[in-house]
Amino acid sequence: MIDKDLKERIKEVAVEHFNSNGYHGTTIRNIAKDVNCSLPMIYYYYRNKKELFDEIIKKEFFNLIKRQASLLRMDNVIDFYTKFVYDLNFLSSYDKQVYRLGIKVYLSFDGDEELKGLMDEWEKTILPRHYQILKPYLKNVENEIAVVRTLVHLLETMIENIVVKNRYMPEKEIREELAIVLRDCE
Amino acid sequence: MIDKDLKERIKEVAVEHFNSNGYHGTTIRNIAKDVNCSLPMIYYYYRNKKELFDEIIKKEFFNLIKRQASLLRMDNVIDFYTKFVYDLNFLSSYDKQVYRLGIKVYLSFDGDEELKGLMDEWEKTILPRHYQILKPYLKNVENEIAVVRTLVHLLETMIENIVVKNRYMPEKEIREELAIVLRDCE
DNA sequence: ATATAATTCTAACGAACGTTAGATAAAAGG
DNA sequence: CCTTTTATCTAACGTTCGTTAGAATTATAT
Repeated sequence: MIDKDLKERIKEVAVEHFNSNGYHGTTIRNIAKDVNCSLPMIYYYYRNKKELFDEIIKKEFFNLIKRQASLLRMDNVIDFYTKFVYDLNFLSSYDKQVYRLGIKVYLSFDGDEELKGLMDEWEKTILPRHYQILKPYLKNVENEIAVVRTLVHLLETMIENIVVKNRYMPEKEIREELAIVLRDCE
Repeated sequence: MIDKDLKERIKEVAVEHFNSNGYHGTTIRNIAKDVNCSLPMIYYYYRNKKELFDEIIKKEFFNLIKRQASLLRMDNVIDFYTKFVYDLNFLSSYDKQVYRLGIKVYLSFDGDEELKGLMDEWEKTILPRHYQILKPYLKNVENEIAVVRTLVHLLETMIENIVVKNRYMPEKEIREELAIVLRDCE
């Protein structure tokens, strides 16, 4: 068999389907067809449809954003955030789709209450984390918290642009927008 | 009959269901149950499920955002945008859900290619419109276009916060964030 | 009052869904 | 080589879905 691990391939195809058609619009039969395996094979590796969806969010998505968050290093704070956003353009198609699916759940457009709860937990950590990052650079800034909040909001839209709408954002545009919000930093 | 127009009530319930469960997760039977009418009545007023969904986006959503866009008057540009966003907090539950559903389609999380096309058309008008609004106030601003783009991005996140995540945003927070982006205006 | 049109219903059709039973084939272990 | 485990399949079950046929009821108009 030249195939990658079948379980892995099922998950990859499932990501595509959940992304394009949502949880309810995705059928196990269609996944099986695209994976080129029989329908019960999916039940061989995953207890049911919900477990398949949950594994994508719980493992793949949260791994991805933790991986992304760990990339945060900096000297110049604008350089740093620019690179952070710009690099999203070059995520693998799989990672982008996992990210997109996660945002869909984050916005309560899919998934169940349990997954939404996990998202809310994660969300609570966002602002403090960026505040920690920015703190040393916010000396001559008036309303620190507002700047951090605005930055986070701006990041959210840019991430959505690249990952959800699947648009390429040039580095110049990213830098320009970040510079407007962070102009008094450092 | 004390009821509101049945056709209207069907649409209202449909908005709730499409919002909570997505297009594929919504069933005509459940809508009928909540409307308290028999299942074929829905087919009496709407050709099929898709036409019902389409009418919500094409009529309700686009009417709503045109109504919102027409509210744009101004003296102080920050006051003006602050009010624009802040008032979203007080949209009726129905309007909020229509708005939310529209954003879901806008992000390609639901709906078909045709509806997405309409969204893309609308999206193209957003930047020029705000540029027109801001132009008189952008005299002493360096990179005009970048400011307008950043503003539009920030508006997008705040709208999403209020309408999609259904969070209340206090006027103070809205004003603070807008002031950071628009601080050199006028 | 009666005929016509507008609403509403019960009942069902065929298709597609999630899921499982149970058989078969392939691989691994002794 | 035989046994046991792992991987895969065909076929089906019961449910629910979108949709429609066709009858019953109500309102409107003549």
